[in-house]
Amino acid sequence: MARTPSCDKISGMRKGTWTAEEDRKLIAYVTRYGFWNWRQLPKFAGLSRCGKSCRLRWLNYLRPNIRRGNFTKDEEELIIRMHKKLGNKWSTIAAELPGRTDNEVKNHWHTSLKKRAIDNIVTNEETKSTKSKDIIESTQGRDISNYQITPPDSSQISNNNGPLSPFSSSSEISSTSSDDFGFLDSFIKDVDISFWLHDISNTPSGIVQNNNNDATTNNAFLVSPGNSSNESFVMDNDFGSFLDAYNESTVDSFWTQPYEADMYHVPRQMLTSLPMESEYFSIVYDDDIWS
DNA sequence: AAATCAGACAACCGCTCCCGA
DNA sequence: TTCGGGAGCGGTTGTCTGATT
Repeated sequence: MARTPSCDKISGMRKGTWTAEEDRKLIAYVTRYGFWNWRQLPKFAGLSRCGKSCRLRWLNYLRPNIRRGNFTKDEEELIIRMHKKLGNKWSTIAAELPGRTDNEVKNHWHTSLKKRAIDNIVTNEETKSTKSKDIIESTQGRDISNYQITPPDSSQISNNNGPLSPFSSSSEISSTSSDDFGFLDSFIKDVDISFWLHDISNTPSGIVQNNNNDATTNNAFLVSPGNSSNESFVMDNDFGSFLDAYNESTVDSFWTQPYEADMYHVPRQMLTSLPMESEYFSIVYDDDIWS
């Protein structure tokens, strides 16, 4: 089977550390359209990266709900226990640790947990050697197969994590065919760097009659207060807790988690439960920003 | 202060799996 | 049933940073 060319074989593809500008473009695109096709995404997002690189950057670093910082003792113990049972099934192990990525778990294992686990095994072996006779005697004639641990099934894993984006799958977008994204082609053609740094602080807010049922326009941006930056995406942790407190029952777990940007792209129907204007935020519909 | 080393983490690469035509 | 292509996974490498000499 012919292989698709890897990133380094595609001319003009950037490699290495992501810049803040690249991150901003990826966030802007995925937040707006979801990840309908990683391979096509870089072209439409204005990125000189291969799709795999974009996917990895989003899943491991940019997507909402990522937990950063040190692993807790409980997390480390869980990793060690699960690794003992499952081996190098990093994605399965990571699924049991909300907010942690497989890459992060894998790295943490190799840098610090592996040695500890080996040390534990050595310690246990020493302990076992003194008790081996008792253990052998106590398990003789018993069926110990029931002690096998069954890995969690995929439904359990997805329920724990919640959706990754406003579009939980490409099927939620009006079409999965790249041919139907002609409107994007024409948009991307005209876009320049100023778009990604567009100042939305003075964008008129309010309700624009939505006569278009196309999923790509049936959304709106929530803009939190205090947007002192000239950039569209700056850090602000307050939004998640605000939504959480405001109307938890109508907002799924994705939106109740702090998402580190102060401009949020949300399903339009979600706004029906929120005030259209308040001291807390303003609403800017796609029609305002993208017209 | 400079050089070296080690640990941590980000990113790449190649393979396999899975789905749709 | 076969084949092509995209997504996902795990191993590996590269890079950065702080500690040590």
